[in-house]
Amino acid sequence: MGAVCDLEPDVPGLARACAECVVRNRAVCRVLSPDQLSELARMSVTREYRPGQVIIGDEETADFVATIQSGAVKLVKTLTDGRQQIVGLLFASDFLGKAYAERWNVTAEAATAVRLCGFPAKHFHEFLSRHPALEAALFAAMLDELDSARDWMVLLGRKSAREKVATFFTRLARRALDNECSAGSGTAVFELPMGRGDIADYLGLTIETVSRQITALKTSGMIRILPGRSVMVGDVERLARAADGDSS
Amino acid sequence: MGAVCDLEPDVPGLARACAECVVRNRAVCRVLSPDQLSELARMSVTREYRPGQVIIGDEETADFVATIQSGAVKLVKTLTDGRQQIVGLLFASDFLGKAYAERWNVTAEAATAVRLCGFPAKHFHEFLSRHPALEAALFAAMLDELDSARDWMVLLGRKSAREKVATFFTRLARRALDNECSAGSGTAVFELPMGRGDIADYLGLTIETVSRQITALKTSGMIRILPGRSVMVGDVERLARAADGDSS
DNA sequence: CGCCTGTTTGATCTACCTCAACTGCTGTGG
DNA sequence: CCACAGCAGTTGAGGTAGATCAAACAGGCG
Repeated sequence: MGAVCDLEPDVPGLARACAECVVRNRAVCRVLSPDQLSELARMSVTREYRPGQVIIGDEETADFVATIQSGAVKLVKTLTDGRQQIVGLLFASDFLGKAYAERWNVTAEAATAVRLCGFPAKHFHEFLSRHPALEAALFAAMLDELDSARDWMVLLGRKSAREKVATFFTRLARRALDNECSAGSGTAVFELPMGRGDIADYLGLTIETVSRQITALKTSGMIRILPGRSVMVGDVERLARAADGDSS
Repeated sequence: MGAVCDLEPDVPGLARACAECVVRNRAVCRVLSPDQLSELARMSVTREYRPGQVIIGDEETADFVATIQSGAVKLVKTLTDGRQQIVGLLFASDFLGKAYAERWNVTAEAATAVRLCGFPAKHFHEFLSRHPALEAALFAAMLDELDSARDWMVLLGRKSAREKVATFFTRLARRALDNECSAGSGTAVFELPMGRGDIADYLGLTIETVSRQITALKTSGMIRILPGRSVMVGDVERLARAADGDSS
């Protein structure tokens, strides 16, 4: 999982779209050779979405898959009476869409502005069957998703509101540190990829509780809210401790 | 996903262990030919566990994978302070163990008495690489697990205690109906695969709340508790409605 | 019979939800 | 330029579902 700054300067023979792609060395397509990449690039289509826009609906058959180039995508499940739960959050370089699955039973929605590098499902599958390395990469990505889904189950089932919010911020902070290559200064700054409502749906809480817990973290000096939707975490490890029930 | 009663009477050339295997037409190995099955069978080892016994510990490297022949296996995650959450429940014919993953970061524990058909991870991976059909089956199984993990996230994050318990019983009831081939009579009888404590850890509740909700369902006539750990659900669809917030 | 473990039932307590009002921001129109 | 919606977020007051603490109640088993 190389960080953004690992980007090699120039790879000869690379398709133009991919040469300019910010996520090409982190997304699943990193395992492909320049030739293979060119072939894949030929069937790719860039798609853009505004915040809140539905990318793949609940009951639709997923007729395309994609790599996220920028932005955040939320995977939402809704109960008949309107309650909803965000069951996954995908960021730049993550893969969106189930290879092999017939039905897509969550709604994928743009949390921020999103740019996708999309492929028609049919062609992609055909391509996949000829490239075991890509298949393996997808498999691995799937396993990671399963893993984080299970981590999230612990959060939803067993953590307090405080711990939930702290966990969420810790994850975002760690992600920011990884991407910025700011070698472990312990201080992270990142932008919240969504509003209070979505955070609540992600953490299994209400808007009000999320808001209160954020101000509580603010008051205890663990986070600082910057203008816009940015957050500064002074000591990520301290926040991480709060996220796991350390009551100090 | 054929039910148990689909078992074909006799397949010539089948390895003895597999010929007797109750789950051979439901487990991932169903996609193999008799010859391939024999090869796989040669490296298999039957393992047995008592309820509560740890099958694969949290920090261990998973050096073997397995198909569950009978019993129920729970996948548990534990917080540093002892709180725990069951993040998966596996039954007969389910696959246990992450193909490809280096580290297994949940604890797999026998919920009931369990019999496994196990394979050394190393040999299994080698075998896997030569049999794409099996690989695809595993991939599909993985996707199913991801799907149910996400369903469970909705339950943990958004459902009331009543709905949680009703959902749990509905799932067991549906499973029982599938296996018994009792063509949609709507009435299911099944055995609880675990005690109140484990149910609580599965649903993100306490023992007491689980107990109270069970008696509530009993009083409202949706379930009946039979001697032992058996449960009878008169009208599975009615229970399913209660599981999704239908307040009647 | 009495012990042990698992379950039920009861009485209280509290974390989080609910309902409601208020703040601050951003854009729109007079 | 200010008035004023309209929306996202915060803050407050009170209610409640579920947790916690505690005790009674099984059923198996020596």
